[in-house]
Amino acid sequence: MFALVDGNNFYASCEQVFQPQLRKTPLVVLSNNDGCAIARCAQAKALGIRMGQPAHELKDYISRFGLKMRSANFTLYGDMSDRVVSILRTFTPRLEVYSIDESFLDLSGVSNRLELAQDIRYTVNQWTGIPCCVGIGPTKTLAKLANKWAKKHGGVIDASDRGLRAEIMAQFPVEDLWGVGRKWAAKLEGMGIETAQALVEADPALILQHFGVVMARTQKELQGKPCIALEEAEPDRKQIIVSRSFGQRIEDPGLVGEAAATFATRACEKLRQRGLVASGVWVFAQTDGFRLDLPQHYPSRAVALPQATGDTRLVLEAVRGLLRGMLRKVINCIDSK
DNA sequence: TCTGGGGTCCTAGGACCC
DNA sequence: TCTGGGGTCCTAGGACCC
Repeated sequence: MFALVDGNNFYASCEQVFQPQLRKTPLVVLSNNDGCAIARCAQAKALGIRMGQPAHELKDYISRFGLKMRSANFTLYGDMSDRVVSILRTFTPRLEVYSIDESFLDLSGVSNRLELAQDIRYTVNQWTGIPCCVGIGPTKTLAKLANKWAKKHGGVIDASDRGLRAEIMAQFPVEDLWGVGRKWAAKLEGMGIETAQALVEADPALILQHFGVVMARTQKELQGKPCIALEEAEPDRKQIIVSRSFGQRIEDPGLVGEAAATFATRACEKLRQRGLVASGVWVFAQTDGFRLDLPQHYPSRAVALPQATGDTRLVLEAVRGLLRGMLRKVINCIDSK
């Protein structure tokens, strides 16, 4: 049995904890470069502000609705996340930190689950100021479903109760399921499968054939058969990426090189922090995909290092080598147009 | 008409997650 | 003028090997 504890509007809630004047107004947290909204408080959501909506489209909301915008402070959110997790650990040591604002708890053997969930919710909020919701289910996918439902239905849902679960699943859109994104939701709906309940009842062979093993697993999990285990230890990263969009259009390849060197340096820091070494280096660049009127380029190059390393100098050397071939090609391509 | 049959590795692309 | 930054896994196809 699993519980999923999820901080509500996590980044926005973190800002509100430290800036009480933000608690009564619509608030969005912006991405790097202040480009777009990556978190919205409840009031901002109620205004119809979308996840990922460009900041420049929100200017109007400032004067019309008193919208506040804040640049993201990921260090702060990381610290708050650690505090929440340490509180959760006082309830059970069997815990998986799934993301910065979500943890799965193993509730096997717990009989008074609903009571425990209420207690967790109350304690996290009292000690950190972060509001959260708790969903309970016999599989991780069902705990996710319960958690999503809890957000609009009282903050805590125990979907291990079969009656309640059936009631929720009959109304639960497939597009809101964990493991079903936009593309697959559209395809499922095209096949007449619109709710979690409909997916549970669909022919497993058909699901496997049209969507593959991942969706087949989701279907089983929805049936209450666990396929995804709790991962208490965080696995080592297989790749570490540092990338940024440029705030404005740039034409000087030298700037791309400088940026790549900065990102590679940062990536090596992250690598060493985790006690890892890199066996290869990958560099990519992209032209502005929003400029539909211009030709697009997505050059990338990868190279295996002769010996795995965390040494910034060696990685930088590799990056420079990759960039030489990569950018020359793009520049020639642009020049020939 | 019929073209061997596997295995492994690599890459690219597509789907998903937060 | 202005549109994020990370990650994972799966699949298909080609190269290469025996």
